[in-house]
Amino acid sequence: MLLSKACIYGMRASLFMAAMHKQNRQFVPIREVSDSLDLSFHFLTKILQQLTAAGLMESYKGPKGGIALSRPPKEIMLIEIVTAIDGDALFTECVLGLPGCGHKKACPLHDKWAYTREAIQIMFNSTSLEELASKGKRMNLRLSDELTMEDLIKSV
Amino acid sequence: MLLSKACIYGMRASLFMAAMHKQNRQFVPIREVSDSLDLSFHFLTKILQQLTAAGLMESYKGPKGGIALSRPPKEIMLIEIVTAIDGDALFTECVLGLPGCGHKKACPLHDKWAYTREAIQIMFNSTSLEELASKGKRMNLRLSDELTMEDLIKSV
DNA sequence: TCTATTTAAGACTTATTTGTCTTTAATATA
DNA sequence: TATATTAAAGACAAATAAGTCTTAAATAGA
Repeated sequence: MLLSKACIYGMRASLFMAAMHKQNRQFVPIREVSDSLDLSFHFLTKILQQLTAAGLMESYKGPKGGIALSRPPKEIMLIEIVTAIDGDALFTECVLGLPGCGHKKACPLHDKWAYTREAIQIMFNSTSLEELASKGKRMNLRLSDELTMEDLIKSV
Repeated sequence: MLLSKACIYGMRASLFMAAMHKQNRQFVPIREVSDSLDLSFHFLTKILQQLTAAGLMESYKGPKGGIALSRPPKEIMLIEIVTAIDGDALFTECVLGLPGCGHKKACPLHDKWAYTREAIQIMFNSTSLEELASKGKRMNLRLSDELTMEDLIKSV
């Protein structure tokens, strides 16, 4: 699996927040996010804490509280979410798991993998939350098993 | 992590066997492989059973027994080892983990991911054990934390 | 036939990831 | 000030991955 479940859920939640942007709301309660995306509330809470710790989200306690993206969705790249939760091992480590594998001390697959993992990195590095949120709205794409982004925004 | 530990160890063992090819030996004992690569013998045994079940290796019990590649290294592609151990989820599943994500019922990242995962698939699909084994010997590359392919072949 | 060597099979343990639940702290509003 | 609502923190449980150990079955060679 490329990304951990925690990372996948964090990405979905971030995309949900990006889609909710411009809805004239400061903070969205985590419960609303977890219900909308059909994720465990407590598990999602822990994941979102990682994103707030990384400075990608802000949280506020109490009534009218919740979470919010700390920057406009256009300025948040997917790779920030990936590294905040899964770290950068995917983009730095040897595909055969050998410690210190690199140009000088390589495994036989190093060159090909270095090229491929850069393609993965570029995918996450060049894609913003805004890009996916607007594409998702425009093309009516999914963010959960059943519901599209428009469905989700309407339902809250 | 792209590949499971089991898959990584299975790949290293397969590359070791490819490097040992043409050494005038039918079967190489698993103990020799695990000692050479500094892997757990019992764990590696279970992994190799998956490769023999998949028809990639053959095994023989008793004295002079061990394992052997069932085809010449030139005819075994890395993807066969990956799919035998980790399955094909990496090449078929949604990066956001949504069931049934595809062209018709897509997530916002589907198009980019479909392209990137194909690059990963091509990497494994177009690389044979022979290619890596000969490259490893030629360039003195590593197959364990400390030892290169030549080291390993000489030491047995 | 007996013994040593080797893989096969599977029970078992440990570590990590995933998920649940309870309590605490902050805060808006009545 | 009292209450309801919300995130934070952390204990706990379940599921999965990773790794260990023992016994059984096959086989070569003495």
